Amino acid sequence: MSIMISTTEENYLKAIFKLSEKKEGSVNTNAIAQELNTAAASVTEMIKRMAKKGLIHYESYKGTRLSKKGDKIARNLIRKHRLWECFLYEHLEFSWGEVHDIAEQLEHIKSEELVNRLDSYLDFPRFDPHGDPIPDANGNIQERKQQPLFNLKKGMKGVVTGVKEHTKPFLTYLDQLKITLGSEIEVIEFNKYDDSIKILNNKVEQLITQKVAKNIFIEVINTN
Amino acid sequence: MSIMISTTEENYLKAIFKLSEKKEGSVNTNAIAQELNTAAASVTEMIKRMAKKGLIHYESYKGTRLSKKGDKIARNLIRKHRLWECFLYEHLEFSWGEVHDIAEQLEHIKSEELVNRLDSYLDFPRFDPHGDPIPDANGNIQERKQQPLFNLKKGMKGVVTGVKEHTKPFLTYLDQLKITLGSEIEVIEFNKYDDSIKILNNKVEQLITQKVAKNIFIEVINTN
DNA sequence: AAATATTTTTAGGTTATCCTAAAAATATTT
DNA sequence: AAATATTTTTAGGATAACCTAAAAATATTT
Ligand SMILES: [Mn+2]
Ligand SMILES: [Mn+2]
Ligand SMILES: [Mn+2]
Ligand SMILES: [Mn+2]
Repeated sequence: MSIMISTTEENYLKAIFKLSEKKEGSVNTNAIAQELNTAAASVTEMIKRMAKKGLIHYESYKGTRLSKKGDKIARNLIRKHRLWECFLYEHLEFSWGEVHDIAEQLEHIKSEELVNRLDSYLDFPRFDPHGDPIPDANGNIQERKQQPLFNLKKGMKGVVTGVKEHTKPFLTYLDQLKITLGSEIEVIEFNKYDDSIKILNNKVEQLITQKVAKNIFIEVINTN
Repeated sequence: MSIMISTTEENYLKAIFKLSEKKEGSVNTNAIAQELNTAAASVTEMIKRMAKKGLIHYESYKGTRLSKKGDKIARNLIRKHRLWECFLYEHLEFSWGEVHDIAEQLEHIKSEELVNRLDSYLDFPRFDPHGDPIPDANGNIQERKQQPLFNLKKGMKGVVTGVKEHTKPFLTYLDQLKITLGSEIEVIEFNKYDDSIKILNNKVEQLITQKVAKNIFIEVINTN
């Protein structure tokens, strides 16, 4: 059989992929350690072994990059993760705050056939319950032209297309605010005193904090 | 959190449960080793650790029994396994020969909520695609009054309710023979010469070998 | 450029799980 | 009951992942 990849290795690949998205070039050992909640020494050891296996490129003191092979696996993991999130959300009626932790386990199930049938069963969704794009079977990820709500100017309008933070407390809080994917938001006013923002959420006036505004992604509607 | 149980430990629990079903009393170290394809020495070591954790009862040279706790976990694993098989079979259109290996992975996903929602989503199925009963949330398993086709006498009739062997080759072969759960079988004749059996499968005459007849479970229809 | 701080690696250990070979206990034959 | 066979355990190792503390390399300040 093809080289076996452990769940741990898969988590390293995902972490490196995620960190590579943010910063060009190679990924620091410490960054991986932080992302995975492990000691830096453990990361050094692990990435050496993974480099030997051809999953990553690694040079002492210089950092780590995914190899072609590692990149492909990482994208497939993200694909599986997000497809499972769709399944949990749409068919098992979990909330968007609950799906991530379970998908974190499900993404490691190994069966090419399973992912593709799941994809087809879900009718080839393009975005997961958090608005994140689902890589296709070739690993292509379609990027969106969204930006944090916080970046809008007074008077601008848009639709909620995603969230930056994926934690349960944040998502539950958005539920309380009735802010969901698809919500139509208009920025009424930035309050200089406490940095809060007055918005219109589906025609209803609301106040949100800066912290929240930075974690909501908006696709701006051209208002000509 | 409650004591963490590894996938390996879960597989030991399932193996011990399965072996306990066949033979009363305690389970031999060698039997577990065979069931799990590991060396007997590894089993000895593992079960000592599991006994310390309260998952099993173990006495040197005497054998192993599941504890209350271990038994509960084993039943829940079987419940999960069979529910996932239903999902794969009914919703993702896998064949009954394909579902087992994937369910073998899925059964280790940890989320009480997930199993119960899956159960409800599948509309509380009582049997899996192989005709095996699905334990309820309390671990109760409903037994069936079925017997191997091989045990029927000439002229007896029944319905296929299960299979003893779960391998892909066997199940694919049954597909070829058009023998499925629910097939109506009548025994026409036992051929003494080669031990083959002539049957009527949904009104069609067929010949099956002893090996096949021993691996098909039938619920006999009273023909008064 | 030297001194200081930060990052990364190395050294030395641990735990879970597995293995083979040898020893000990138990079961079966004679 | 002795001899033989089988089963189970112990002894001694291996590997994958982790960890802490110390050493080495690299980056940032002075
Ligand atoms: Mn997620
Ligand atoms: Mn997501
Ligand atoms: Mn199965
Ligand atoms: Mn089954």
